[in-house]
Amino acid sequence: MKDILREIGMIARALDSISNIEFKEYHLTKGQYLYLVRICENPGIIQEKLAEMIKVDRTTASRAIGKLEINGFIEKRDDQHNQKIKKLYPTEKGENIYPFIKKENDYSNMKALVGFSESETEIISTLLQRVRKNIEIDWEYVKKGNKRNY
Amino acid sequence: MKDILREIGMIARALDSISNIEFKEYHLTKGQYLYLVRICENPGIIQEKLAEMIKVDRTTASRAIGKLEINGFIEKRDDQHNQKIKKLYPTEKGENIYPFIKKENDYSNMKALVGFSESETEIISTLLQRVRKNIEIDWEYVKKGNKRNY
DNA sequence: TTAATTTTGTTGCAAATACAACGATATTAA
DNA sequence: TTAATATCGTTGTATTTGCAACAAAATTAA
Repeated sequence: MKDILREIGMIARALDSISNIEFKEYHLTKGQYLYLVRICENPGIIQEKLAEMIKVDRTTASRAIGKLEINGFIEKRDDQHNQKIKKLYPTEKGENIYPFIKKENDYSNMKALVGFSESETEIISTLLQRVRKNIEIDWEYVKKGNKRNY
Repeated sequence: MKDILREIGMIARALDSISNIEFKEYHLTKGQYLYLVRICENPGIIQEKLAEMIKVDRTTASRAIGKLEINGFIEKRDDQHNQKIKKLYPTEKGENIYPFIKKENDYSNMKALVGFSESETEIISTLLQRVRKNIEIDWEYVKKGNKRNY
């Protein structure tokens, strides 16, 4: 069985490392860009869903989002019908940075796919989505305290 | 241009999260399994190369490896001809844990590839290697303090 | 050979990360 | 309706992570 985990790990760490270095210019500290782009693209999303989307611990998301709020990139709004949840929205400042994050991410994506044909790009994209759907099942399972049997 | 970065990030975080939870049983703290497997598979490797291989900061590798040594999983040996480098080797204890890490990683890999045909597995593996080679160029470039133009 | 540069490694910070544990609201079941 | 469970969010604590800055050996250039 071919090992794809290590390749994925290497690629992800390299990309994240690059982004973190490049976003310091915008005063975004480690990991914050992950949350900000998704809040911009999904205004009104709640923390819990955002953490699931990114695949990060709830408590990590809580603090990262708290810091984004403190620094004025996003704001939390109370919901009319549900006192428990807090909906997340980008501020003006957040919206203004979004294009830069997007541009950087697109550039990295383009560099990652250098030498790929149109159809190869399509293929890797589709296959990765399938991998992601496969693995998020186990992630949620293990995160909830269940034990995998291997 | 299809976005593959986010899928890769999600998959990588999910897998890493699962592994970190599962390896607590072996008293390996966050991230340590990454180093230990590679030292077992590449005995005599030096820190610098290991950090490059994993795609992690040199200083992070330094501390992770230091802790693996303290906890008796690996040992650092001086080189005959080069006083600067320290070659890394697994200890008996490290060797003994290796099969368990391998087994867990293989299981995750298998779960990630559920529903994949033999040829699809081959394809994603090959494409990911190409992505990794593409992106490690930028990683080393940015890590050295250079600025990408995008 | 001597000087400049690169390689390899460590430590001082500041910050992110995540498990445990807790609270509070919402939802579901009895 | 009331009780049990699930959802959503935060804080305490311990740990990892990584940029700066430094040191020392090795390599390359002058």
